Amino acid sequence: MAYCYTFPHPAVTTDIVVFTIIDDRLKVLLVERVTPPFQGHWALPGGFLQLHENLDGCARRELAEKTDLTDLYLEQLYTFGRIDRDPRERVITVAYMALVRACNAPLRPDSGEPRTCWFPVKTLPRLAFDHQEIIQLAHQRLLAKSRYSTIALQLLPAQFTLGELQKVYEIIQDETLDKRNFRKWVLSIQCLRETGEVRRKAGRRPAKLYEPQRRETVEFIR
Amino acid sequence: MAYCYTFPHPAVTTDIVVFTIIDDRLKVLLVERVTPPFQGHWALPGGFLQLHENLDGCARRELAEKTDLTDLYLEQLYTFGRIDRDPRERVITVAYMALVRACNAPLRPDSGEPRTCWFPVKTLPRLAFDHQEIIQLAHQRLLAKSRYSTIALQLLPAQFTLGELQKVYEIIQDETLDKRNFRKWVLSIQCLRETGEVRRKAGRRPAKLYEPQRRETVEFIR
DNA sequence: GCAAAAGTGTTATCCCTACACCCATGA
DNA sequence: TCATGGGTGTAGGGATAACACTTTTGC
Repeated sequence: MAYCYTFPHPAVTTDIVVFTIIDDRLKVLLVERVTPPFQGHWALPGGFLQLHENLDGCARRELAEKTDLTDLYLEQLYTFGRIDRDPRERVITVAYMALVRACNAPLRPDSGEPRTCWFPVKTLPRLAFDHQEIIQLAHQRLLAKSRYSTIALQLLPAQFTLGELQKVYEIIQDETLDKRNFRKWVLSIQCLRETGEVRRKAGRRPAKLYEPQRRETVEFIR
Repeated sequence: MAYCYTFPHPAVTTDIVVFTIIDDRLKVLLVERVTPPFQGHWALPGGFLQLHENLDGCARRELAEKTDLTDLYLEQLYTFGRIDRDPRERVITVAYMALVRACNAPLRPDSGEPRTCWFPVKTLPRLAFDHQEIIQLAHQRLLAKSRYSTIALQLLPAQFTLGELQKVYEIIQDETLDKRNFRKWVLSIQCLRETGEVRRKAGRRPAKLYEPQRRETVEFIR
């Protein structure tokens, strides 16, 4: 009990909702809890803030440690602080949303502890703490931002076809989109550039490859 | 030093950006600091989280204690946690935005300590901590939400004229609006109801009074 | 030649914007 | 009667939504 204060302090954690698209479905990364509370339940990756790191630094460190994910888009989501959300002590968690390109989403070898797994957003297991609520909010935010920002590009590799991009939007928004209107819209917002290359696939007409104008930034549109 | 932990804990505070409209200007409530650090500087109202209260409960308690404001609209804004944002110790602050109707915005009597004052958003004094940055973000959020929600109604009393409502939008958005287009828009979004009453003013045609359909809730539109 | 996705335009509708005059009142 | 804000409609332009066929390829 080496850390003492003149008034009570809560613990602070970050938890991260990492989305990716695998098998044409939106998935969330979960980690199996190996210690109480909620031992054996699935939970969001995350952990306690260290006093020498910033909040987003904590989120990135926890992801690197627990899931080996290092290069992803991260944004703060909301801070959850219900009094009884953790039975051990008062814990405030700053929740983040992250997006990772499917190709960069390898999972830790099965032997590794703790176990990690991608779950479809639509069929989540029973979750630890209030993590169900956090994921729901992140899902809403992703849906909303896909309509007025270039956030969806963070789910695709450096180069992609318009068909692949449309598929990402259809998965996020859970509805089919008109091909001609989608292409008109996405090309009109000045966020893409033709690479000059094509992707060839057996039995199909080759598709032009595109890349983001500014890969690292998520921009608001309209 | 009665509160001890096995690993270091940051302190957690809430800070609240309270907006109101006075003299046709958007104003923010500030409190003068009477103790170090930043003694004598102006700061946002706020303070340390107690372990038996929720985050928004903390915000409401601090407002009631420091400013006597009790009935207002409150929403979480963002969580700020830069390592060196407070020289005393590591402090994470969960920032809130609040809106109060001008008629409900009395100030604590001058004799009271600490001093509080409404400052125009456009001419803020030098602020303590990172409160300048917090206010800037809150201001952006208010502007954005005025365009796609009914948040602006929280700045008006129970009944108001369309002219008064338009004025609120013009102050928030810092631009003049077309009267006919504004009225068409605001009546089309189904958030207002005629009260049947009018407001009479000397030398003017009486204006119909309106009230929100659902006073307590902020709704998304479009 | 066939399956499978790539690629491409036009039309109708809705929404937003711009814009100017009369009305009701109290002094 | 005058000053002051209250109240009202229309027309044009731009964005959105609906909709179907041809192209290119590998097998």
